[in-house]
Amino acid sequence: MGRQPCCDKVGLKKGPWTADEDKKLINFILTNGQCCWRSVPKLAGLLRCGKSCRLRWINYLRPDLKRGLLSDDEEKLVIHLHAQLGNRWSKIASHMAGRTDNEIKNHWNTHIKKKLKKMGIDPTTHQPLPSPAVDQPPPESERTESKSITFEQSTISTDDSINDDKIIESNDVLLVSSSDFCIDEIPVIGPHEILLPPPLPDQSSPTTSCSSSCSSGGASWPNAMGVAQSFEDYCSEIVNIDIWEQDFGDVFDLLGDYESDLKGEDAMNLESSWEMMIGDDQI
DNA sequence: AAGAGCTGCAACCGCTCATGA
DNA sequence: ATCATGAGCGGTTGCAGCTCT
Repeated sequence: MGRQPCCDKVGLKKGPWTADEDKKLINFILTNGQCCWRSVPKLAGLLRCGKSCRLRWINYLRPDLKRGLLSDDEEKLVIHLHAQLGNRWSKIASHMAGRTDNEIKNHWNTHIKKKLKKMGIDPTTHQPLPSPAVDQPPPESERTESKSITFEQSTISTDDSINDDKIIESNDVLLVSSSDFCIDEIPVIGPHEILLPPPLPDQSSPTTSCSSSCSSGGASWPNAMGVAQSFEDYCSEIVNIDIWEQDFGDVFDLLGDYESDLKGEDAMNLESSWEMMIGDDQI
């Protein structure tokens, strides 16, 4: 006997959810909690399959969801996590409170992929794309051996012998480079220098808030040395991450702190989210 | 102004995997 | 061992809104 389909498709509604359907689902889950999705549509009075209800709840109706585009900080975090986890969107989403795997996947496919490709970075491997993908390589006369830092060359030891002067040199290269990102100019960084998301919005650091960075237009992110850098520069550093996989325990510990902060922030917004969604009288 | 083409996002589909009865 | 179920995933579709010509 084969597996029973998740729902009887005859007579079930498909396509966009209406406000009335949303309200029914919200009210049901508020009253009963999340349980046995298969029975949810029947009990909630919805002509939807359980899977559709679950997706609608997880991807859209959950009160702890953030709305709107991913902030620059979140985008950075997605790239960080994708470099380590690959296309495991749910794992990535689990590190980003208020965001869903579907949302992150969509954002990755529509925004981040393009950005990385434009910068000559393979979004799948986070490695430089083969040279033909890089637009208009500079003339031979303009290339210098010393400037080129390949990934093979970047495979350096992870001890503390990384010379700060060298990093400054690399940063200098970046500073003098044009706005067109060149993978040959990636600075070498150590695991202790891997960038973490800037502090979340809080009372003590208002300038790092999402809204401020988003509204400012050209957001800049501090590198390991606290120097403001562009998105391109930032990405040029993170593509080196997998070189030091063994050192990522500390990084993920810190990412965990980041997640905790997000949760705290979201908790504050929880009630207002519900109010907006279903009205004060139903809370 | 209008139609075509493009873009981004919500939603769906079909599949695998994990888990518990 | 088998089956039902939910979770998760990659791929895809449909549509509204935007941009281009």
